[in-house]
Amino acid sequence: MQFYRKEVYKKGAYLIKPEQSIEDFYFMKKGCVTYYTIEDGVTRVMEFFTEGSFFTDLYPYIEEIPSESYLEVTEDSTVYTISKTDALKVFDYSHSLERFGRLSMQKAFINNFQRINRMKNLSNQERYLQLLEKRPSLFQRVPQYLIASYLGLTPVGLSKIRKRLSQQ
Amino acid sequence: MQFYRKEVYKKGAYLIKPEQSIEDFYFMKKGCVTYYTIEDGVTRVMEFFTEGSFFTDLYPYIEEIPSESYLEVTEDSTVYTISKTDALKVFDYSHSLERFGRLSMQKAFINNFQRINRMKNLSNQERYLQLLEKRPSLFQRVPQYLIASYLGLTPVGLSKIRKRLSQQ
DNA sequence: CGTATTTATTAAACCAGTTTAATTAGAATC
DNA sequence: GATTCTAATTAAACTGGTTTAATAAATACG
Repeated sequence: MQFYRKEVYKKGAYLIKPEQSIEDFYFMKKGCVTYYTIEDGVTRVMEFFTEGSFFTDLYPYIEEIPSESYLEVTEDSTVYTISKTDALKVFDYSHSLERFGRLSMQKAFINNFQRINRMKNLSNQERYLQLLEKRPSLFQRVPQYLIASYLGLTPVGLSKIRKRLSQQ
Repeated sequence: MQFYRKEVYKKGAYLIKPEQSIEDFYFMKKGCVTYYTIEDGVTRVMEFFTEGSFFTDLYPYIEEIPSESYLEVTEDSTVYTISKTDALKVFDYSHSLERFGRLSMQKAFINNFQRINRMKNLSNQERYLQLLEKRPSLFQRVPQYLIASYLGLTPVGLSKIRKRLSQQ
């Protein structure tokens, strides 16, 4: 029983756009997807999903309401996709996969929680350095202004931080 | 089979302190527990757990490493406690409770995720107002400097925001 | 009670970001 | 290779916070 499907996307494609309902859960095999919203013309990057990430636009997925976000392929990508109905079937069928689901969710929760604390406790400069250390490849994969947004900065602000660092 | 126990704590007690290993998961029936760390003498509030919260110091709980945080009872509280071994037994025994566990984790994840975005997209003033609206009772229950810390501000900063608002 | 202690506010100097706008650098396209 | 378009940097004025320190208000307690 093959309950997921393999899909290949070109850079520039969208897995999800605003107004859409969310039917699928994704696993990133290879590539990069940027998860963002646009409010009042301002792009706000929430996450970059790269190799090994499970993801979707979770809140609309669960609540069965339309998305307000984009999942844009920012680098040619291979993803494994499972529909919501198939995911539920799998969980009904298998206690151990339900457990896997629980543990995955737990892991995602912890990641997020630690990220909150990182954000709260570190300066912007420190958070930039930490990102540079933990996910250096991002800086080759996505433009700097998206990284600035992800860090909660303006492009100008990030540029200033980089300058300050290069002068030391 | 009663797998949880009811416990009553007085204000000032600790469920968890640094160095301890985390054996239990908690459900807050009534009261308030403040979850914080102290680094370099600086208290950083991560969360206030009030009625209806499931909580523990999750990362050390899962990784089985010592905690670095405090769970301090900031208001007389009644909690239901379940040990890690009992929780695992329950999940082994019951697929539907495992599902409940997964869904609870999912809910916690979404809450957190939305909080991240709130933090990123809103000004400090807006986040203060939002907290005031969503959890007004907190301001009666915990001192303002802890709320400042929770919002990522200094007590002075929060006081200025309050003044600014009162002058409009 | 009155005194001691903790919490909240205020003031002043400072700083790391913002906004706006101009400039430079880099990529894509003809 | 020149042109065009997008991304990144720089500059200048500004803003919302910080830090430190003093003061005022609230709370605890002998």
